[in-house]
Amino acid sequence: MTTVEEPARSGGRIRDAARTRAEILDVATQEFARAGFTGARVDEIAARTRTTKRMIYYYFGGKEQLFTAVLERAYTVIRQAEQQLDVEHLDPVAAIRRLAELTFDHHEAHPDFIRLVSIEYIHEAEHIAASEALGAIGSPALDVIGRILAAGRESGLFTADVDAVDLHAMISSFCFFRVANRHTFGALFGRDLVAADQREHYRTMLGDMVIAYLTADRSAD
Amino acid sequence: MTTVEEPARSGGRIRDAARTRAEILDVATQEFARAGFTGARVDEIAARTRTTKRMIYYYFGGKEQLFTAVLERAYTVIRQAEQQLDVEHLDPVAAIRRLAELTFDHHEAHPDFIRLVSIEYIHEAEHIAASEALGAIGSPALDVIGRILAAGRESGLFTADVDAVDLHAMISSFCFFRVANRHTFGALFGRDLVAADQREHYRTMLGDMVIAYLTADRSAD
DNA sequence: TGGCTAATGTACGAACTGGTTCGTTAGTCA
DNA sequence: TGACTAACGAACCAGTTCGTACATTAGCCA
Repeated sequence: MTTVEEPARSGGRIRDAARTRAEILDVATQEFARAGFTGARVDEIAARTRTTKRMIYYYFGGKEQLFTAVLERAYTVIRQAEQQLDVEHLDPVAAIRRLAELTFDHHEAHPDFIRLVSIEYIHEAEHIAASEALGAIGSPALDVIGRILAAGRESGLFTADVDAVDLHAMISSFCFFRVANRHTFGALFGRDLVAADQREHYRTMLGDMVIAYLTADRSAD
Repeated sequence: MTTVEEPARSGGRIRDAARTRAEILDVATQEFARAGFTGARVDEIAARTRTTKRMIYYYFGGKEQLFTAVLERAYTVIRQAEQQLDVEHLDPVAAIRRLAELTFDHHEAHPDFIRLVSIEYIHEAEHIAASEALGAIGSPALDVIGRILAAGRESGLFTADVDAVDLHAMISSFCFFRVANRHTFGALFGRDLVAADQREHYRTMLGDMVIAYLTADRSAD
C-alpha cells in the first residue's frame, strides 16, 4: 500500500487533488480493514486525513464507492507483484514452488488485503461486481501457472490433471486461511499460524503440499 | 442450525423462555451472517422474531453477548458432527480421506457458519476469547486425526512429519476458502467454486491433495 | 491582473440505532 | 385463590452517522 508522504502543512490551504485523493484512500483502507464496511466511520476517515469529510464525497461520491476504490487499489497491488514474477527459466517444480512462496509472502505481508477480501465476501462481492476495473483485471499469475503446468506435464513430472485456476485456488486457500483465521484458529486451538518462528515451517509445508499433489504417483488410478 | 418450529400463536401472550431464547438465536444467526456484526440490526432481529427487542436484552444482555451466543452455538454444531465420525476401522488413507470429506461437506452445508467465522476474524476473535464455552470446546476431530496419523506413520504409508493441528488447518483451509471466497473468486476469475456440478471435482481434489502430501516419496530429502 | 473554476472548509440536520424505563400479564405454588 | 415472580410489550431517549447546503479560496489562464 503506497503511503502518502507527510509534508509539513504550510499553514494555509494546499491544493493538490492527487495527494488529497491518495491520502483519503490510504486512511480509508486502514479504517475499512479495521472495522468492516458498516463498522467503518466516514467521520473517522476524514478526521485522520488532512482534509475533511466533504472531500471524500467530492472525490468518491459516497462510502460505497470509496470502499470500491479501496478494493481496486488493493487488488492492483497484488497483481503488480505477480507481474514481476520471473520463474519461467526454472524447472517446473522449482517454478511452482517459487510462485506459491510469492503468494504466501504477499498474503503474510498484507493482512489488510485479506481483511478487505473477507469483508467484501460478507457483502457478496457486490463492490467488485460494481467495478469495471476489477472485472477486467484478470490475473497474470494465471498465465504463468498455465505455462508451468503445461511444461511440467510435457516433461512427465506433473501427473495431476488440474488447470491454472484450480491450482491458484489451492495455493491461495492455504495462504488465505493462515492469515484470515489467525485469531479464530489461535483462540480455538492455541496455535498461532502466523507466528514468526513458524513461518518457514508453513512456507515449506505449502510447497510440499502443492508439489506432492502435482507429482503424485497416479499409476494405481 | 436447529430451527424453532412455528406453532400458530394462540392470540394472547405465550410464556416459553426456552423457545423465545432459541428463536432469537435463530434469527440473530441469520442477521449477523447477512450483515456482519456492526451491520446487523438489533431492531431487525427483534422484528423477525415473535418477541420484542426487550427480550434480546433480557436474555442476552446486549448485541455483543448475543453474537457470542450465536458463535457458541455454531461451533457446537460442527463439533457434534465431528464427534459422530467413525473412521478408525478404516485404513489410514481411507480414514483421512473420509475425514476431509466430512469437513468439506460441513463447510458447504453451512455457509452461514463460514460467514460468522469471517466476521469474527474482522473483530480479532474477541467474542471467542470472551467465551469460556468456546475456549474449552477443543476439537474431537483433532484426536481422531492424531490417531490416524500415528497409525499411518507406523505402517509406513505416511511419510510426512505433520501434527494433527497442522493437518486440520490444511484440510480446513481448502474447504473454508472455497466457500468464503466463492463470490470474490467468482467475480475475479469467472469460476464458481461452489457450483453443484463441480462438487465432486473439488471433493476429490481435496482428498488427493491431502493424501499426496501425506504419502509423498521423500526418499530424495 | 483580474476573473474563473477546481478544490476546500464549516456547520448542520434527518434518520437511525443500541439500549432503557416503565408498566403488564401468565403461570405457579403456598 | 391470591400473591408473587419470571416473562413479556410499548414507547422512548440520547448519541451517533451519513450525507449535504452553503460559504470560501488557491492557482491558472486570458
